[in-house]
Formats: sequence, C-alpha cells, structure tokens
Amino acid sequence: MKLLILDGNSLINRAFYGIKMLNAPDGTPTNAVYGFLAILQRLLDSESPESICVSFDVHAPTFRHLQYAEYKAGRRPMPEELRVQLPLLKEVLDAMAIPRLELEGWEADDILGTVSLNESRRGNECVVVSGDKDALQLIGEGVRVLHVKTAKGVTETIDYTAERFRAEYGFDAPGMIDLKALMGDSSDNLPGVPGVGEKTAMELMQRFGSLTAVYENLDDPAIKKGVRTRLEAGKASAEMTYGLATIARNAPIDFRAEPWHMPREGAIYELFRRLGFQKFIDKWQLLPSAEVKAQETFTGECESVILRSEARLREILARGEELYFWWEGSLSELVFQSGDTGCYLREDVYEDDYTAALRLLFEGEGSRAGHNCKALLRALYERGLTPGDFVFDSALCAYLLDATAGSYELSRLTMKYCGFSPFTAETAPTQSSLFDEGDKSENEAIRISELLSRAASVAALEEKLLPLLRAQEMLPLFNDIEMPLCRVLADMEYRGFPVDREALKQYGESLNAGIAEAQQTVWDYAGEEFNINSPKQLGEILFNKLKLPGGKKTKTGWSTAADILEKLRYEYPIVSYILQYRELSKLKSTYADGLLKVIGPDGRIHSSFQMTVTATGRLSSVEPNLQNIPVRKESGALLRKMFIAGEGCTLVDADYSQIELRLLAHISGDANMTAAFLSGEDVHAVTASQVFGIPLERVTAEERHRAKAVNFGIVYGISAYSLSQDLGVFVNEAKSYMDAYLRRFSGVAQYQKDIVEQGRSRGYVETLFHRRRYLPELKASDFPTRSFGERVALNMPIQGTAADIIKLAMVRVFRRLEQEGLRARLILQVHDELIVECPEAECEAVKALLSEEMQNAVHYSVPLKAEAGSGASWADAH
DNA sequence: TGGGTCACG
DNA sequence: ACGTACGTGACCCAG
Repeated sequence: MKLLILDGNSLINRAFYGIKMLNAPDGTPTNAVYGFLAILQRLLDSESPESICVSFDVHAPTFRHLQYAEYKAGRRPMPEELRVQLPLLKEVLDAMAIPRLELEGWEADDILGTVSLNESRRGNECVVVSGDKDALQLIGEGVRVLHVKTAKGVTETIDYTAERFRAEYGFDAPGMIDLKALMGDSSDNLPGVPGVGEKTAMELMQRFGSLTAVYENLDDPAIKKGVRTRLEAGKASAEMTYGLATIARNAPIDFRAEPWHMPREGAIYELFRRLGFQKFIDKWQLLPSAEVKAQETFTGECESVILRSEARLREILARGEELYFWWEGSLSELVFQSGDTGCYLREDVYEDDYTAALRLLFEGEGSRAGHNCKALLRALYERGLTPGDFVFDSALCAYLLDATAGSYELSRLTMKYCGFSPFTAETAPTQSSLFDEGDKSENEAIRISELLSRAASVAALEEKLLPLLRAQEMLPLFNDIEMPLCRVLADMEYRGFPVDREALKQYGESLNAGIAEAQQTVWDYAGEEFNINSPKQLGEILFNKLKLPGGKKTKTGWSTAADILEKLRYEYPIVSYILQYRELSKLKSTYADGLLKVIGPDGRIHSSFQMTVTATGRLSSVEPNLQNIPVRKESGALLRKMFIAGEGCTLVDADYSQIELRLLAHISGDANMTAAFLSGEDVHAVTASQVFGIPLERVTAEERHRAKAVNFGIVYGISAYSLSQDLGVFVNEAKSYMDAYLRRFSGVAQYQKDIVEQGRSRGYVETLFHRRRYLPELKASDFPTRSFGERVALNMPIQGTAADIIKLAMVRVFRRLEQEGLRARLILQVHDELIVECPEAECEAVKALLSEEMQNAVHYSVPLKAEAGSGASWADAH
C-alpha cells in the first residue's frame, strides 16, 4: 500500500506565506488552509496514494512560549492570521476522514520519522511530504521524501529518492543529520560547529560521508588548519547538535495505514461551503447531504405559463404586482415572475405584436426588478423603447452591501444571502403545467423552469437584501441614486460618443514613422535589436549591458518605469528615445488602433459603464475605457479633437473644480480650509501661503506646485517619503511641509485620526451618503497591509462622496433634460466631468442646466463649483 | 495568468 | 528595519 505522510505544521506554514490573503465569507482567514489543500490536491493527483495521514506538533509556538533569546535569534511568534487556521485545518482533515497524528511531547517531525519507519518495515511504500529540509534524513528503503517549496508564489515539489539525494548532495540521505551537526541551523537555534558554515560542511560531508568519519580523519590534508582547529573546539557542540537534529523514529505512536477514501458528501461539503472553497467542491465533486440539498435547492413553486397573447399578458399585469425579470442577453426570450406566476415570453411563439408586449412591460407604471438592470435597459433603448425606471436590482444592491465582494453573480448571491441556488439543469424539477402548453420537449421545459427560477431568485433576494440596506441607512442611496442611474447609464451607452473615424485612422498612420525612428535610434545606441516593449529585455540592456546608474529592482528584474527613466533622460540620449518610443506606441496601440476597433457602424463609440466594480463607488468604463483618454500632452489635445459631436450638434462639457478637496474641507470641518474656499481665492496658492508662512501675493509658482502636491497627498493619505519622491525633495523637507500643513489645518489632522479609529472600531468607513467600504486590512498584523488600510480609510469617504455626488448630478441632469423636452443627452462621465451632446440651438441652455444641476446636487459648508464649456470637439469643449 | 507599464480622475 | 499615495482598464510580455 502506498502511504502519504504529510508534515502538517510545515506545510501549513509554507502555504500561509506562499499564498496571498484569502478570507471565508465570514471573514476568517483561509489562505493557509486553502494552500494546504492545493498542495494535497496536487499530491493526490500525482501520487494516487491509497492511504494518508498528517502529523502535527501539539503546541503551536506563540509569543509566550518563546524565550527572549530565541526571539532575538530570529524566531518569531506565529502570526494571528495563521494561528487561527490551525484548528480550521484540523477540522477540514477530520471532515475529509484523514487521520491526524499528534503526540504530547513529540514533534511533527518525530511522527513522520516513526510512521515512515514502521510502515516501510511493514512493506508499505511511504511518501513523506514536508516543507522542511530536515525531513530529507528520512529517505531510505521504501521511503521517499517530497520537498515542497514556494518561490515567487509558485509552489513546486521536488521528489527525493535516495539516488536523487545522493546525486544532488554527494552523500547519502541520513547524512543530512551530520551536515546539520556541522553547519548548525540558526532558525532552530542549533549551534553546530562554530565557524563552520554551509560551504565547509558540504565539502566535509562530500569527502568523508559522516560526522564520525570527519572526526576520525582530522589529520587528512584536505582539512585546512583553521577548519581543523574549529572542528576540534566544536566537537561537543557538534555532537549535541547531532542529537537535536536527529528526527526520532521511535515515538510511541499507535497508527497503522488503512485504505483511505475521500468522503464525497455531508460534513466536508458543508465545511467547504462555509469556507468558500467552491473550487475544491467542484474539483472533488462534493455533494451536500440530502437534508442540506433539499434546503439549498430552490424550488420556487409557482404556476408557470407561456405567454402567447396580449390579452393574457394584460391579465397578469392588471394584478399590479411587482415584476421580477430575468433574461440571458437577448430580448427575444424573456421571463418574469409576478406574484405566484412565472411567465415565459418568446418572440417567435408570441402571437401578437411582441414590441407592444415589451412596451406594456417596460414603459408602463409598474414596479420592475431585475439583476443588472442597466444591461436590460440598454437593450430596450436599442430596440427603440423608452423604458421607465426599475425599483430593484439584486446585483446593485449586493454591491452596496459589500463593494469589495468582487462577483455579484445571481447564484452566488442566492447562496450567500438566501442559502439556496437557483435551478440548474440537474436540479430543476419538471413543471407539468409547461407540458400542458403542448409541443414543448422535456429539455425545453427544464430550461424554462431554470430561467424562471432565476427570476424568482431576484424576488427572494429583494426580500432578504432590502432590510439589510435599510439597516445600514443605504435606502436613499439605492432608491434615489443607484437605481435611477441604471437608466441614465443605459441611455449613455446607447447614445455613444461620436468619433471622427478618418481623422483617427490618419493619426494612427502618422505615428508609424516616429515609432520606427525612435525604435531604430534606441537600437543604434544599444548596439543590438531587441523588443523595447519587453521590460525584461529593456532592463537587461540599460542596466546590465550599458550599465546605467540608478537601477531599481522589481520582483522580476530591473524597473524601467517612467519615473526611473525620467531621471536619466537628459544624461543618456537612449533613455529619451525609449520614453519617446513608449509614448508613441501607447498612443498607437491603445488609442489609435484600439479605439478604431470599437467604433460602431453608427460612427460612435459605445463604452459600457460598470456600476459594481470599484471599491469607492465610482463608475468604471470598459470596452473601451473612455475614462482614460489622454489629455495632458499635446497628443492628448490632438486625440480629443477626434471626439466630436454628431451632425448639427455640439458638445457641452462641465467639470467640478477641486471637488475632493472641497469635500475634505466639509467632512473634516476644518475652519481654515473652509475659509480658503469661501474666499474664492486659488486654493493651492492659499495652502502654499499657509504652509510656507508667506503672504498670498508672494507665493511663487514652485511653492504653489508643492502645496498642490501636498493637497493631493493628503487626500490619498500620503507618507512623507512618497511626497518627497513626488516632489523630488529630501524626506525631511517633505515631512516639514506635511507637519506645517497639519498644524495649519488642524481639523484635517483630527479627521485623519478619527476616521482611522472609526474604521478600526466599526470595521468599515462610509461616505456622506452612507456608502460603505469594509476594511479588514486595518486589523492586519503586518505593517504594509495595515498602512494600506489606513490610507484607504482616509481616502474612501472623500473619493466615494464625490462619486455619490456626481451620480446624483447625473440623475438630476437626465431628469431635467427629459422634463424640459430638450434633445440634449449625456454621453460620458469621467469621475468629475460630464459631457452632453446637444443640438447647437440648445447649447447655452444646456450649459446653464449642467453646471446648475452639478452645483446644486448638494449644499455643504463649502459650495461646489462646476464650470461648463462647449465646442465642436471634446478638446474644444473642455 | 500575472506582472509591468501607462493612460485618466 | 521595513516599504512607501487613492481609484480604475488596456496592452504587452513571459511562463
């Protein structure tokens, strides 16, 4: 029988440090357990063992178990995040029916040693798995050792047989003990022979093969005088270390290998669900117990009908109940639930005017709900309808409840909030009423009930989620901003942004010459041809071949980021050409070629605005991203000249001026900063005058520039170091700016303290509209993670409130354009900027309307300012 | 697929 | 002694 013997402590350690932080839905850290299972899964696949066991130390080392001397010698207590995962791993192993071996007074190692010896003697083939090289001493007849190591986030296992060990080390595996007796081990506090390190110890072992042989041959000419002296002096220490490094193989343990089979049902499934290990549930095809399955499968009992006529549709709508919609991307097939009735609509079996049916459903007064309503609304606009608002969106609602959850897929939400999954083809019961309709095959009926169960899931989620939203004071945010915004965005996507295709094409072609020239010049300086787009090859050329100074390492090699190269560009012409190459090829690939590919047949670009992506509440724009079109250099202006208004139309553009800084003044309540805004003076200049203690009229451009950087930094939760990097001044100087700033604006300093403390005690921070972001990072034990949490705590309420406000402004603008019967329409939002396309005649009215609605969206202690412009292109309007 | 780079607010 | 600004998305390379 083949037996897998795992070193539990060592492997969970490797997994913890090798895998990035992961949490179960309830917040328990799970990365180490997850990593352990990933290793186990690989072993099961590659080794196909018939039996398995895992050994553990009885006590995990915690701080109080460590002596001060040990602490100083480099031992560290086990981090809290790892410590809580040990009992979890044991629970997992129990659920998997894998024997756990622990023995008071013996280490996990000793259990590996004992079991592998006993079982190999019984004729079983043993495979010991550990992340600790010490275990290699166990290699022998019938015992292989797999050494697991994590390098650069990738775990690999090295399979050591006796032969492989000998080939690599040059002596036999039991000699691992002798090697350690010679070289010692600082992490285990084993002295070895003082003055003999890894290199000498390896040479001695390769020559003599054992500790005894080394001491028997001290006169051998191959041993240098100095080494001999140290060996003589360190003999007692070596012998002591030998004893301590020897893994015991005689622990009084009562274990016999038994055939093992992974349970596929019950506790293991439920535990993995609790931990969020869906991947392993799928991989090992785990199933819930019958009771849980019944609980988790959503039956959504209701009468199902296939709607064929307008009369029947009107009957159902006349009940006035809320409609819960589900669709799968095409309007010609649609389901909805109304009360106890599940309705199925299909364009090709509907007997009356299908578009009229859609009008009844979406243009009327009724309450409508869905999942990702914006997408459905866009499809309706594209079909020429003018739909009304939806009242509930399960994805959007779940996003408000946890903006960092990542995925808002319907079945995951029902599982998370209701404890069941919608039907899948396997779990859907057939619904006899569907067969009554006649010609439907069984598969067809199952598919329909699957769709209906999704519509019903939206209803179930509404019941669960709205109370949560109410309890967290987010109903106004949801009802008055997010839900109405669905239609605003759907309309924006549908309209799109007109682009001058020919000009863009020409522009792209015009870039070619410059790119080729820059490339050739770089190659000439480098003395060879290489791919400038490859940071690896580029770093090699610059810092190894040409030996440029100032090289900084990233994880994978030399950093060639712009801020590094920028410092070198005036001294080294090649760098200047590299930067030029980068700039041009970015313009070409991302903007010229990239945008050309997505211009629609209507000559417009229809980006998609995602509402459930960012952690702060901002929108994001994809396919293409229209929120990062260049603006800063002259190439930016050139590019934005190609974003134009349609025939007979003009563009109106308005943006908030310093909205985040104004919100900082309001939220922190800092009197000084509030006064600065109320005075109407240039706020960065006022900041400079305060920080540098000079009269406002004597502030230089440089001082203003620095004050501006400090203002930005404060909003992001800066450190003095980063400010110094940004400004190119010494850290001390940057620190003095920040100190002066926080003295002058003491309300801001107080806000920073309070908001971090609030984040820590409540576990989240929020915007003025109560949009939340949870911050588990604030409780992390490692400094970088915790610092990140603190910076986010400072920034999110400000960035998030700005996002709330512009969303509100968009809803207000949309409604007013509708009310006033204007043909003007919003076509783009870029975080603090709105762009409207309108007939030329409406231009002045729209400019006034836009800045008015933006400025009046809220009234805080500092007024909001929004300035509007207009023009034939984005460049002209901005 | 993840990392590096760079465009935006 | 450490590591170093918030929030995004697209493109390219390398494994």
